[in-house]
Amino acid sequence: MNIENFLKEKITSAIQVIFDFEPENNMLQFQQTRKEFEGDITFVVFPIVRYTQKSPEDTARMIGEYLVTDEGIIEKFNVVKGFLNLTITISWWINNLKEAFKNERYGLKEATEDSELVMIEYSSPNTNKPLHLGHIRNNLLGFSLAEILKGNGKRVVKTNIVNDRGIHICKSMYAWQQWGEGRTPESTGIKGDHLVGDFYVMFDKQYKKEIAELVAKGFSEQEAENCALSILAVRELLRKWEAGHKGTVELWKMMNGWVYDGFNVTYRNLGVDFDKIYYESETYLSGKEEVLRGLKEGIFYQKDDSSIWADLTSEGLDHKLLLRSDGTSVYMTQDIGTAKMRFNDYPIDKMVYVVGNEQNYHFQVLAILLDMLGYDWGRELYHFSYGMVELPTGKMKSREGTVVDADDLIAEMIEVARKMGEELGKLEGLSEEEAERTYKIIALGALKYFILKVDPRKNMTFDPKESIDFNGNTGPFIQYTHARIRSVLRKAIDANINISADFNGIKTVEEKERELLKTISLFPETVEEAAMEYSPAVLANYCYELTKHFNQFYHEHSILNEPDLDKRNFRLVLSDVVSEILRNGMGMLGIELPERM
RNA sequence: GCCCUGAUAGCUCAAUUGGAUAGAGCAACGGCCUUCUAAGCCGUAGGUUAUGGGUUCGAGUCCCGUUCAGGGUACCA
Repeated sequence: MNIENFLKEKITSAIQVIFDFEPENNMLQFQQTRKEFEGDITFVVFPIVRYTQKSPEDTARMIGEYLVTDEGIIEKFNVVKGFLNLTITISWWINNLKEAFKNERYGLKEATEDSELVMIEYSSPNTNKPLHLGHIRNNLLGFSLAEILKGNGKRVVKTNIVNDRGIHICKSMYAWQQWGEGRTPESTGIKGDHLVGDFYVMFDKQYKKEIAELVAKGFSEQEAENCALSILAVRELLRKWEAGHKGTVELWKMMNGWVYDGFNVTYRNLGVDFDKIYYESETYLSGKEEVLRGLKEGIFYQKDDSSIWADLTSEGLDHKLLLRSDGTSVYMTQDIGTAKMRFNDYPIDKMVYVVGNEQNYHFQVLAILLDMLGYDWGRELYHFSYGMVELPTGKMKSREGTVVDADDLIAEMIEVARKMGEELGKLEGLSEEEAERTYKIIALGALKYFILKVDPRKNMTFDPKESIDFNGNTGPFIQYTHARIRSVLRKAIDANINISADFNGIKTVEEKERELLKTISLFPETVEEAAMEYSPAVLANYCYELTKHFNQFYHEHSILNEPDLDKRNFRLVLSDVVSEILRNGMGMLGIELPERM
């Protein structure tokens, strides 16, 4: 039960009886009562005063008096200016706690066969270099979003579109042919994606060198970029690939295979996965077909150089290239093809693209183009646009070697977690294997929480040295609190204490307990809000609030040593519900909670 | 040039979408381990919400101007 909705009904009828008019839903505004005032929830009367013909104070007081006499929900009230502070009866809070206790999936909704089907595309890597910090944000957001939507009763298909073809992978292939000497991940012990990335860097160096030489000989920069020997060789490779040349295709397959093996390790470490993977090498032709169909039907037009374009001026945008003059496809072409294939493969109700905000324009155009091509779902595409991850020194630039590699970062985090854990002397009773597993959970918890707690739409700063902390508003803080709760519950079971929701004698609770009861009651709407806003951050910040409140409660009140059995039971149930919510909430963020730490 | 974002404590982030005296953590300083886990708790200090105007009972939030930063802008993805 949601207290807000419940009160909305009550207040609507109160207003009808007292002031003889029916308020619209958006006039009924609630907020948490601020700490300095007495009460649990506050009704803001300003929006309705113009209809009540009374002062804000009188309006609030009259509604308050009505609510108190009505039923046993509101215990008392007070009025400050236009704010009606309501104190909910303790029995309502206790009932809510009992409901949460008996329902393991409190606050979550179950999907049924006819629930909305949402496809979420995320990750979407290129196969020429390893994943970096920017990809980590993408992967964590995409995965978490999928889990949040599941928690809201949607059916979800997680998908990944791998950009496995094009000029970028040919650069690595060329470098490998030139200087690879047959090296493989096995022969070198280097993770496949990193090995291929190394060749990409090698190419780039060579290319730059050639350009510099040409410029020194008097060529313009642009000319140099286009006629350097290495780039010509790479273009030749791409042509051979598109023509299906056997050796080229085999090399391409082999090197991409290395990359996928590497990516899979990173994905596994991050704890993300996919239900369906698409490859651009398999979708780009379908995109070409669509563009050609559009041309035939007069939706698009062709220039003299035979390139194909869409005229978007009626939408207030420019003209958009869809096929190059040499007939090869561009990014947009591929996305059209991929979208079409997906809607053929699944009965998708909603398509979500988790892609950085630098591509806002791209997705605006994609939606319009699909609409022009006659797909009624085109306009419904949702671009979940997130901000970039910046370093204290500025943007990550691969050319300047300032990219933070995903694998390195994860390894480093685990190292720090282990060092800290050993210093604190935790986990001493555990086997080495278990301890190692726990350190990994903590390290990833820190990383994931750090990234997910910030508003996805905003750019964020990541300081690899200082930003990742294990104290304060962090993943480990929440994990730690959970571990403590579990420890108490274990001890209760060891002492043969049966945890049951049978504590009817409780008439009053301490302030911190009341605080916790309130926060617990907010979980269902937080889950809903996180899904509506597409924001894991909402959930993360809630988990922190709850954890903080629990710690304060835990510090002031003993649980197992409480002599009053009714009270002890109540506190055990309270603790159990908090740990359950944390597990469900953090679970939707992809963050594991260890039993001990 | 044009278009889109953003700017909140020294740093990293919040602020229930227009509500009460703008909140947390980090860093700094001062307390609390003989008591269910101190990765914790309590306290002190830190703010003209970039800036100037406007809208109204009420603005960090909405509108206009300015400054700064980031992104996009037709054959990169």
